[in-house]
Amino acid sequence: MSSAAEFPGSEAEPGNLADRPYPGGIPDATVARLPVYLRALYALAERGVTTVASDELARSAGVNSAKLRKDLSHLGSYGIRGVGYDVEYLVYQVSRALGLTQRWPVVIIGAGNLGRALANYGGFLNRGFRIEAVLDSDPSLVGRKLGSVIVRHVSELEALVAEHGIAIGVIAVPAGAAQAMCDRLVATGVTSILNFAPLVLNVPGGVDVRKVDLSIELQILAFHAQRRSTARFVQATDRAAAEA
Amino acid sequence: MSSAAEFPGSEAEPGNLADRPYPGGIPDATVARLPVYLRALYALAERGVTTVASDELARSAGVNSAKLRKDLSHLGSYGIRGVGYDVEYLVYQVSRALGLTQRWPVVIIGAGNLGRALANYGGFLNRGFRIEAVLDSDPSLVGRKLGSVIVRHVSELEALVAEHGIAIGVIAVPAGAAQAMCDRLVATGVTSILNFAPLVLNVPGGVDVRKVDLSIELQILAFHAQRRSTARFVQATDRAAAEA
DNA sequence: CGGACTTTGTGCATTCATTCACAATCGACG
DNA sequence: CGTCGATTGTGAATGAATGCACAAAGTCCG
Repeated sequence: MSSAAEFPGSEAEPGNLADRPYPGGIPDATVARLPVYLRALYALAERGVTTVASDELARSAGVNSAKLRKDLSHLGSYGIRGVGYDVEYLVYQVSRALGLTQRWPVVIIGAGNLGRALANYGGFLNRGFRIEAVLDSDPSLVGRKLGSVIVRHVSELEALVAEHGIAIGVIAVPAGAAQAMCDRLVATGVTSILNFAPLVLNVPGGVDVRKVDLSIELQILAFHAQRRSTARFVQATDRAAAEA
Repeated sequence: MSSAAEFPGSEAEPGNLADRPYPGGIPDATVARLPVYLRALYALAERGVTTVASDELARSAGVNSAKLRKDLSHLGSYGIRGVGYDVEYLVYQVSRALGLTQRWPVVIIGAGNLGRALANYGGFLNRGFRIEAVLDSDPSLVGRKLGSVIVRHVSELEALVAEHGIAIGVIAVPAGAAQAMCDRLVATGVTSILNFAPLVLNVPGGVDVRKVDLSIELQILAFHAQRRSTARFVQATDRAAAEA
């Protein structure tokens, strides 16, 4: 383990990430899994584990171990053959790859149930993110305390973005208000947006929008559930047909 | 997702499941996009649009039109050349493919902010799903009304699953309680689980678990945001180096 | 009825992702 | 110091997904 000897002076200042960290870039599929690995690593660290083999880490992340190793190999060569990976060091390296060695200032728009759930999400948001403000258009919510911040009125959006140098906006408002909020975020210069509203946002090029949809996964579950019961049915009829 | 190997004979031979309903099955990537199309179609229908071309539908779903057409072609041939797709009919066909022509009985475990957000999600959950119960372990929440159901104590889980024939369980409890709730769901025979807790659930084969993670997408955003700023920096240093 | 125009559905080439399988490399131990 | 068992990192094989480009198939209009 023992510190980042191979990347001297790269962590302190954000601007100092000069040495192109990841030569050919990291595949999207890998990036999408890194947070899962990171979480599994934190869990291991909390259990006092200091070293882990790809096999075990893969199991706790729910992936195949070859995939895990290939994913990690895109970040560099941080394992020790015959031993495994140093948990603490790997936490650092994965965090660095994801850009979580700095804390990104975030604004959450919408203090409904979802906004509140996020503001209280604690654990993971606190590593790598700082919720600078939670906004809502409902005056009766303004002034209420959520997590560690106080709900402000949505009219303050532009001022707060400028004041805190907000880099990431989270949209947790009803679908009807989402596009307008998105437009305002973009107009103020925010280029990373996380959308919880159930619609596709329209943004100019250069803006990165990702979405989290509470119902899509449920619908995918329904698909598989249906497939299973259909399979049972087909199997039964086939058996019946075979007996006839 | 872990749903292979459970119904031997149906998956093994292509000829078995093969014909009805969807020859050769629908690719996972397509299934994941169907809910997005469905939503776009509902939005069009509400605006009074009766017919839509792949180009326009693709735009409102945020995908490439060739991909949209190929996706839809897996469900059947429901378009009219020279015209487009009938919105209402396509809504039906996509719903059918996803298994949303029936309403799946769902139980939500956890009546915190997230559970509440789900119970009030209304719109989409009402098409294809029926929330039969919301459970919590906190006695002070029991009896409260959420959406259209009353919060019950989590000790009633098994009885409610049996009574309502629950097919899908949603886990919206803190990470520490999630695995235990999952085990209880599985023990009662629930084979479709949607997990909002930030950990990887352990389930026996034949159980389909999907997860929605509020923080993973945020971490992916951070990655891209970092990449952008690093790119700017590298670009600047390269220019400076070229001048020297 | 025929030709111009529109849009679907899909074969094909290409890119991206997964998985296998094993040589290279490490720590441990006698 | 050499051998042994363990584990990584990665070439190569396979499989999945994407996007292009166009023939097939429809509408519409004169």
